[in-house]
Amino acid sequence: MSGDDEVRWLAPDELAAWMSLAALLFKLPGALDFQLQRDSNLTHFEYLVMAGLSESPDRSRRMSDLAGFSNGSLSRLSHVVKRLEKRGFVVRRPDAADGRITVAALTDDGYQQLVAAAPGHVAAVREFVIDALDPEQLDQLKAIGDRIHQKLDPGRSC
Amino acid sequence: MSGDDEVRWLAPDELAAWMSLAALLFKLPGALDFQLQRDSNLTHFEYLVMAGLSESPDRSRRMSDLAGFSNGSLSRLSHVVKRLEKRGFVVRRPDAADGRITVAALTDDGYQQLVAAAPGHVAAVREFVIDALDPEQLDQLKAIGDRIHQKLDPGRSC
DNA sequence: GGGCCTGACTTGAAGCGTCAACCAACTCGG
DNA sequence: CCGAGTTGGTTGACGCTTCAAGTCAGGCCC
Repeated sequence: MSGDDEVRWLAPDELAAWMSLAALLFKLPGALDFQLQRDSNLTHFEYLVMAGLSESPDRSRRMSDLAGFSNGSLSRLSHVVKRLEKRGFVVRRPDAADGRITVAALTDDGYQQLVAAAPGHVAAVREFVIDALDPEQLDQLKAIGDRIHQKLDPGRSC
Repeated sequence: MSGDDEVRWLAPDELAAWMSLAALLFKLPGALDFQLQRDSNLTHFEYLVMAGLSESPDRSRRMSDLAGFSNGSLSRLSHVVKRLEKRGFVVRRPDAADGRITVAALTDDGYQQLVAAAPGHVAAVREFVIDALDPEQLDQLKAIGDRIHQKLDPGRSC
């Protein structure tokens, strides 16, 4: 990994692009979290988890599946689901067929919460991202994101 | 804020672009942090702080200035600088002219640490972002980032 | 069909970030 | 000058994430 001491530093335009992305990485999550927290008392991650449940058959899904969907570790998910369960938004039960598996399910309360939170969240995404860009840039953004993903996660290229 | 109940949901291509960006927001910081932590035992934020100091005259800078540069709250910076000070990488002292101001300065040890960490970090940024994109996309990325910033932070539009 | 390994979570402790309160140093009107 | 208000920074408590260890159910091999 450290064979030669020749470092390819960033050229000015490379640096500018990187700084722009880096600042995004810092600020966007905060802005999105802030809106959800203020209006619906939910974390972005909690929202994602509940959204993941809501769009699954029976509004339920096994933990590791959900962890993959929400881009989080299983441990993190376990803590979060425990908190959501305490608030009455989800329930957990072992799978009938395989006792190792836990499936989490959205309660009616949780579904209500999600339905109430969704419009505000979508509006925030629109305001900060979608409506800030023209359609051409939207395409470019998707292409750029996909490229970076391939580098980050060469495993599941599909 | 909730005048009409008509929500403009995301169209499929909008959703795709957003999901692509969202996944980036989750994974890129982790990947970058992981590399720095593993190879240099530094957080991305700590790295940014030290980099900010290193490129300032006298390798020193006042706290609030540094906080702005590193996209973090003053409180966060205060905690981080205290930890860095405990490790011997920076020192703090009150400003001679205005006693309210604290200036942080990089020590020689801190500078060594930064110099040792920089190549690996730059290599990671290159691998995951810069080299994943072609020059055209790099320009597009900068333009997209700038647009979103304007929405996030309409205040300092220059 | 008992021991052993693997897989799917869960838990507890430790570290980091945020928020709200706090303190100290300047400024400025009177 | 002197006291109110402002600015710059620090601190402590609390919540969330991570990491390492633990639990418990299935599969497998003899």
